[in-house]
Amino acid sequence: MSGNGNGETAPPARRSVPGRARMNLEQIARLAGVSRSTVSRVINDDARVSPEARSRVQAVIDEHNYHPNAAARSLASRRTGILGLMIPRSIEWVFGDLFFQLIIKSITLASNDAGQNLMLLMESAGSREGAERLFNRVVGGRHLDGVIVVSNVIEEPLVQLLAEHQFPAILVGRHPFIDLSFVDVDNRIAARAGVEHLIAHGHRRIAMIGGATGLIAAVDRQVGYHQALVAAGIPIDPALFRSGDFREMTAYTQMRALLALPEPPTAVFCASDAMAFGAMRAIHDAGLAIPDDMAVLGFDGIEQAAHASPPLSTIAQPVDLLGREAVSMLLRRIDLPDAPPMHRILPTELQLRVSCGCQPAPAALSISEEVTPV
Amino acid sequence: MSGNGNGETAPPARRSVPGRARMNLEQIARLAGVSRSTVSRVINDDARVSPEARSRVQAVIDEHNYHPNAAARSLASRRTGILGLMIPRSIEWVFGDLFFQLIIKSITLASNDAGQNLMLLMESAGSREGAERLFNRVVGGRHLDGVIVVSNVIEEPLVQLLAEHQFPAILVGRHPFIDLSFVDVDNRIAARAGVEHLIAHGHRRIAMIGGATGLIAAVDRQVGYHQALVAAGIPIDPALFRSGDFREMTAYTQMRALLALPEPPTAVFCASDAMAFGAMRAIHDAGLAIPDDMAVLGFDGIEQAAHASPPLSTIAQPVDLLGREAVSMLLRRIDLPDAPPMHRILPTELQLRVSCGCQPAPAALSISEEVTPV
DNA sequence: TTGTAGGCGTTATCAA
DNA sequence: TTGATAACGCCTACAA
Repeated sequence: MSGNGNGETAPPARRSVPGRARMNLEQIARLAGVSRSTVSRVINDDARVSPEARSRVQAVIDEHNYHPNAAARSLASRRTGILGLMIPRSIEWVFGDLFFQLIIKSITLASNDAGQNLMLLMESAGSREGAERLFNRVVGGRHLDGVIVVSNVIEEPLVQLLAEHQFPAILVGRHPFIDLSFVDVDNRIAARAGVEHLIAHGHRRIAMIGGATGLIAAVDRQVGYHQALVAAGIPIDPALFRSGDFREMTAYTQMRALLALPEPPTAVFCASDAMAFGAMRAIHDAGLAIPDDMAVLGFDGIEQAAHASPPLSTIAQPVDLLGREAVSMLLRRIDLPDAPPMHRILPTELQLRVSCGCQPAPAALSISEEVTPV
Repeated sequence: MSGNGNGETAPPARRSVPGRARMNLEQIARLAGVSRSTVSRVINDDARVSPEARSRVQAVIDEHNYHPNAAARSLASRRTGILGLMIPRSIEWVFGDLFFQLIIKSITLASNDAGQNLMLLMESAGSREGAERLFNRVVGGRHLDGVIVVSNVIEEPLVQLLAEHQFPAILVGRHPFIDLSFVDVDNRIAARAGVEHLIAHGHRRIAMIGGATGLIAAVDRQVGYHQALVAAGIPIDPALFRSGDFREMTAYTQMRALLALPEPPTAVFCASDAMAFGAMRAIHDAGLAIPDDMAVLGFDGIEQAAHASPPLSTIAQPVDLLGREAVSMLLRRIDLPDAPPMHRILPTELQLRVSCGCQPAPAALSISEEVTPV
């Protein structure tokens, strides 16, 4: 310990600050020959500072690698600069879903860009009491300014609390009955457009491997699939729908089952790209060709889709935009806490590549237009 | 200004607090007929409070659902009560690993229990500059008290910064050359013991499906596998080692390759349970029986292993303990910042079930004993 | 055991 | 454009 060894015997157990000593506004102000207020203005990009003063202050700040103390700031400004990222407990076994990771990453990115920090909110017990404890500590203690809920599951007690207390919150993915703001894509319309594309390729026996039951997005995609078939006058064969859980391996198994059908499908729509990969493997293993023997369409538009063999056609979600929107909507809501809930639907994109039967991908079709109801 | 609405015309755009009004120490103190200090003591479980005063104060606190303001607390106490949870960016494609989720969950749980909050640290660019920006903002701004790094990858710039600045940090999983504290299991010894168990069952041709290259744990497990073979005088056949990435699907493919070998193995050791599941499917699909035609041993000890068919024998990691230890080690380090780095190795457990050839699991063998070197 | 008073590092309000 | 000067809500010697 001790640290900067010089004379003296033992510096009275003072925390040996690593790099430079920790400074505060006062000291920076003194060194720059201005008042604390001016330094504060520089830090907060306030316009009312003369160029000279600003540069002088900035120089001192840089030189000493000064960073304002977060606690003091939020105490005075009543803003923590921290957003909560809520991951429902029950989501864990859907974790294998690559899209989930992407959305979390994009939210992280967007927060970083907005200069906000993210606090992970995961309730331990899934119980109402546990949720309340966490909620009280974190929200009651004014630890954060708002919350983003990822992949909301019905019945999540924390979401209920957010709504009840009208605490600033944004859901990524719509919720059937809780009145909170959300960003989402129109899963139903997107799925329908995708299946219609398969129909346009001449397919009549189109199978679907669905997403995890209980997730709203999964239900919506299934509905879109049905609607497309019905609209095209194609009779619905229940044997052609197999439910999955967004994981690759499950889809592999389900695809094998589909292939073993007396009258197998000629095309399959998977509720996620990860599942599409599993299905493709099963098709390959069965010695069949994609798309000639079996067309495949995915959902999500993760990067790997483009590099699959053959390249996977898919319905792309605007992941980055979803994350960015979630953050900016939340920030807006924090500033205007009394505004009514906002719902924002972002457009998906049908990325046509080889697996659906389109040759080396010509263009990309935009499906659902951007709408802002409510 | 104004504030507590009385006469006046329209309360000047004052934020409509949802439930009850927000209170502070002062008000609680007044209501309880004591001083702020006493209330503070009650909040912080200070012994120097008379039972009467305590209960009186507590009653007022409960009645008004009072929660101390985090910012004010940390400003005064110089503790934020926030721990950073660092997830290396490059980890994303290992995300499919169920164990990763478990460890994150256990850390979350442990923090909750310790009354600490978790801030998610994920650097966007993977660049040194990006890392420094994040580091400066978060650590420089005194946003958190310490950091836990999950599944550390070599080359992660943030880890380097933590070490350079001697900021309180704990790695979950050892790091080859960075001098920071860590908790881990002894992957080498555990793997070796597992493979030795397979050998004890009479197997000589034992295959391994390894973990993601680049992860230290994966390398260690492979080394353990080799050592067991060598020690038993079994010649090493390179064809029997296939590298995986901790994901189920990959293991499925690799297992098929192993089965297609001119001289297939009679047992397979998988570097993760998720991969063991994939291997088991491949074995089943090939019409073979487990463990009669092929014995299988996993690693991790996730819950699903016990419910697989047949129940999967596996080397269990003490996930919950790992998380709890990480948190408590970090808390200790925060209190004693000048103590030297600590390394803690937790014991694994060989859970013997059906898949390795043991009948309905008799007992459990503890492998590596708890050691505390350095 | 209790209370008093000063301080933690910023922001924000007013004057100047 | 600048600078005093209050807050902000809590912790912590120190005194009683």
